[in-house]
Amino acid sequence: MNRKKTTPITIKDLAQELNLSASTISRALADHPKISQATKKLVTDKAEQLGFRLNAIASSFRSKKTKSIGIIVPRIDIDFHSRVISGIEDYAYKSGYHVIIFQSKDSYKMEKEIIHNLQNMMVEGMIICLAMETKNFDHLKKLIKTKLPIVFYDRTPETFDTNKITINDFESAFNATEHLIKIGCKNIVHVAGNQSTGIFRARLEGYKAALKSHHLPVQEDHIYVTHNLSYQEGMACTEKILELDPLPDGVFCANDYTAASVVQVLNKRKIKIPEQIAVVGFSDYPIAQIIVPSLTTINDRAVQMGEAAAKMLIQHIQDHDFDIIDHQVITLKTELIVRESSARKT
Amino acid sequence: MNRKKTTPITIKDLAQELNLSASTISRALADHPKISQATKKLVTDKAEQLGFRLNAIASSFRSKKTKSIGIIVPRIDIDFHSRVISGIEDYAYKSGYHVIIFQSKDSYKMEKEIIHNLQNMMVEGMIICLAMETKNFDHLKKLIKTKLPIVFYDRTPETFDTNKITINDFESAFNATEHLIKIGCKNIVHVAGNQSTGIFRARLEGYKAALKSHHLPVQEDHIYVTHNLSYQEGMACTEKILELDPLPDGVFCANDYTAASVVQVLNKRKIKIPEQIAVVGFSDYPIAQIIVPSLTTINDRAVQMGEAAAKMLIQHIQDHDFDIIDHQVITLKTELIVRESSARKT
DNA sequence: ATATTTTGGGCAAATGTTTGCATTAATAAA
DNA sequence: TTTATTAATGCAAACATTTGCCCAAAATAT
Repeated sequence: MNRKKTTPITIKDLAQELNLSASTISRALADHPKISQATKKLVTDKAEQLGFRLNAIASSFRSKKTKSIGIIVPRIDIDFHSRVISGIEDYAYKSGYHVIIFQSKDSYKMEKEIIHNLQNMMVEGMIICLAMETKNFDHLKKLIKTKLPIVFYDRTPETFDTNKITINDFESAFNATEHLIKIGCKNIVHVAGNQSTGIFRARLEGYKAALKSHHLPVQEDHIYVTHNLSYQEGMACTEKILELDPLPDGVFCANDYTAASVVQVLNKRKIKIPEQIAVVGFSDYPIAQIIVPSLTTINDRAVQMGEAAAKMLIQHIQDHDFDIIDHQVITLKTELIVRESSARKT
Repeated sequence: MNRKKTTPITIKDLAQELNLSASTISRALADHPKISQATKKLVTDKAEQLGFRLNAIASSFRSKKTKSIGIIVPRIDIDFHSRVISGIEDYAYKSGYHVIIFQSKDSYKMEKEIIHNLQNMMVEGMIICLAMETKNFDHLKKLIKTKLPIVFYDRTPETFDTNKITINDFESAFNATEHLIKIGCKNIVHVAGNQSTGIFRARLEGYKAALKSHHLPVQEDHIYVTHNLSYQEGMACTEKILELDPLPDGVFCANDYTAASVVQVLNKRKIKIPEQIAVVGFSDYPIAQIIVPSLTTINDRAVQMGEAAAKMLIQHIQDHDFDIIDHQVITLKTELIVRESSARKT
């Protein structure tokens, strides 16, 4: 009949019960080598029996280790980011870390605020995908100066070098475009993303480079720059594309939403894909497999990117061999997935 | 030239600098009414100047408030869940809480383990969507007995009452089916989800009830139960459906992936949608708008569900008027979104 | 038998903040 | 002027755990 209120039991209670010191309990629980197996068992059994829970806050407070990492993404409910987060959480969990997630909503102000809060929370590191609005990187530089391990992915700071995981957007776009050329396209247009973002600039450059390397002309009126690569924007673009004379014979889109919209509009106009116009997207979203014809696209390795980011971060947190590393860049291989929308013509 | 190492400055440092006591600093920072505006400004300015950060861990340790809530979802990279999480994070952030997210991967073992960890972490509440594997609810009952506020969503415990946010799956399915009936379908099949999960049973029941209420026969061979409502399973189902004689004139699917697969297979077979067979899905995934014909479906209010869950949870955490509430159930209105796949026949 | 090492634990400090209560200063009432 | 009141701040304890250092006993070596 424990009548002594319902206050949670602490390490001291255990100590008292077992006639041991608090330090021994602490060490036993932490599987410290200096504690005998016998006492360890005694302790864990008693802990179990009494329903003891180690107060993680007190523990963090004393040890200065929170075992938590902060994640900042523009939004969680975007396929790409939710997959990256999934990869991060997976790896982090296996390594004994948990993730605290925030959405910047692409707002610079939010981003700064969140970073500030995360520092107060004493996360041991952060994984960040920059807000679209972020053009000034001072807050990030300051953050990095604090020596807190940070890893960026996808949208990364452009004015200085830092830890990051990206895919080779240039090369991926190059490959995608070259693929179109190899199946016989000679007049390829590109639906591009917001040019204030590095990765979309890189994709555009990759497109151009592929054309040049195959001695095809780069025509400015074949480049359609969108604001956010939405499905709706893609539709509008396609309408404009269809006014071209002659019609292009290939379209490379900077993401799968716009590519899907191109496919749909062409279908509606009874333009044969890929015979008349071949289409290639980017990111391998679920729709890519579902639309008809299915979409050739680039596997952007979202989950792996998350895992790689978590791995890099946790290495920097734990392994002091990494202390002398100024910054580390990992570029993931992408993969061209050829589907019906660019199945070899003829 | 601060040479005294790089140890973070504390409230005491501030106190010393300003010739005040630590308690005053603490109160000033917390905007306590008993502190004069003048000193508050003094303190915040100095804090700013010195780059002071309030140690949130120490604060939590002392105050017993972590301002954190735990979220357990089967997986983050599923449209529905990522949208729910987005809604939760949004509301939580506005209320001064942050979210710690875990994926159970639909594993019962993981779910238990995560709950255990979250309790140690002293989150102030949890929002949970049960793992598919979870059939035994003892760990949840025990959890709830601790008085920690918990809110479930989507997949919720079935053997006892508790706080939860759901949509009315039965009614939604009823409406979807009735919609098909109203546009003239008389021979409707249902692609159902895993019947070990309550929401999918409810959708099946809603389907049946709609048929009955319109004096249409409920035929067991018109019900196709899948394991996880994947796109692939949907394809297989559709093949079987097409062996029916006579062909059905309507299909109601328990999610949009299977509905999309139905649409695609029918397209391939040159079966006109909706003229020959009308199709209705569930959840309003992005594909629903993109496939051709676009998909009639049910808006499942994922984001709102997240917001509602967060709101309910935070109320239970903060407002002691809620202490006398044994449990609270909120059922969200859904919405039938009529698109081309069930545009009135004829 | 003594000296030395190993093994298993205990002591007590330290961590940064919050908070109930006490105290002082300032103002108002008598 | 004295007293009561209010406003603003200080004191010190408490929070649960970890960890460097110390110590006793047991085991091993000499």
